Amino acid sequence: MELDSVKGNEADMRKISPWALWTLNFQVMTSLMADVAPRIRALRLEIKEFLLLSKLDEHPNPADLARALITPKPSVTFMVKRMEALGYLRRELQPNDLRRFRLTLTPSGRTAMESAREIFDQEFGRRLSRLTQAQRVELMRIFERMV
Amino acid sequence: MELDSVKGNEADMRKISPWALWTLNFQVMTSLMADVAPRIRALRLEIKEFLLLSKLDEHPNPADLARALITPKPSVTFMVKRMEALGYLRRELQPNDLRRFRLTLTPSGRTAMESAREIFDQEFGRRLSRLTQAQRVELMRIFERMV
DNA sequence: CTAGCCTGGTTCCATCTCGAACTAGTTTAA
DNA sequence: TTAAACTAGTTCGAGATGGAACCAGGCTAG
Repeated sequence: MELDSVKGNEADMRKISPWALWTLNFQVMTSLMADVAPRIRALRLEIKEFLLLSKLDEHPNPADLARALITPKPSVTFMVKRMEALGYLRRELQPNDLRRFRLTLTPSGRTAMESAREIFDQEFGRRLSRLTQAQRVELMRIFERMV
Repeated sequence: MELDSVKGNEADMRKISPWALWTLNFQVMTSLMADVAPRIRALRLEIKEFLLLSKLDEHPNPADLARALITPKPSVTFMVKRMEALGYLRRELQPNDLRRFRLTLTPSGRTAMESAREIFDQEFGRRLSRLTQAQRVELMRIFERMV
């Protein structure tokens, strides 16, 4: 009985429509982006550019970044150019493969990137705070399984 | 014991970083979009345009749509123009307020919109199928709380 | 009324985006 | 070797994007 009430309380047997779920998620993401964008822009970054910086350690050359971000190569070229002009990253030929550039964050690039990350942390954190800790943990599990 | 193993298994006390969660979610969304986009394009729609059509019943004039989609007004103007040219929607002046246009889906517009929705349903459904039913229900609850 | 303000929608244009085609360097196979 | 195939990164240009300024039409207060 006790047991039943614990494990049986998933009485919510409504059929979940993927489309409905996707829509909700999309809405959450877009409104978050809208809130966050101006603050990121104050760091002289577009959201995409920030994401690029945040993946730079892990994916240090453009082609690699393009794949990781699912973004066309020309767009990456363009963003890298801007980031370099801003002094947020450095570009050096990779001696063992002269087609490649190895990109590295400059200190100011790293600072900007970390501030931007903090903004996301805050703003998404605000929304997550409406959930229970158990729900947050579950959400993490769910996303890990879906990636 | 049984009971414990049921309700006590939230031993996962790791601290959840909003940024980590956001990143995962973003990745899920982007890769989904990338998978879905070509199939949507085959219906002569961009994803944004499809979203516009899908909100048309609920938000029948451009300014309203711009707010609902968190999209600049000129972009809406532009999309509406394309959708009208494709014969997916009709635009008529609203007699009681001559500034406004009332937009309505044409039958072919509705068909296209519904096919697109089905594509999302399938593709997101494929990912959701990796979850348990309980997780899907929980996910819905979570998003509802976060919107 | 009518002046001032607000809202819906459009136009303009500087800027960004990204597919296609290219150059250059590397790897593979013969 | 060397030709063919492949990969990294760039350039080009048609097309999309979106902020600013605009022109209605509608609402409000005096």
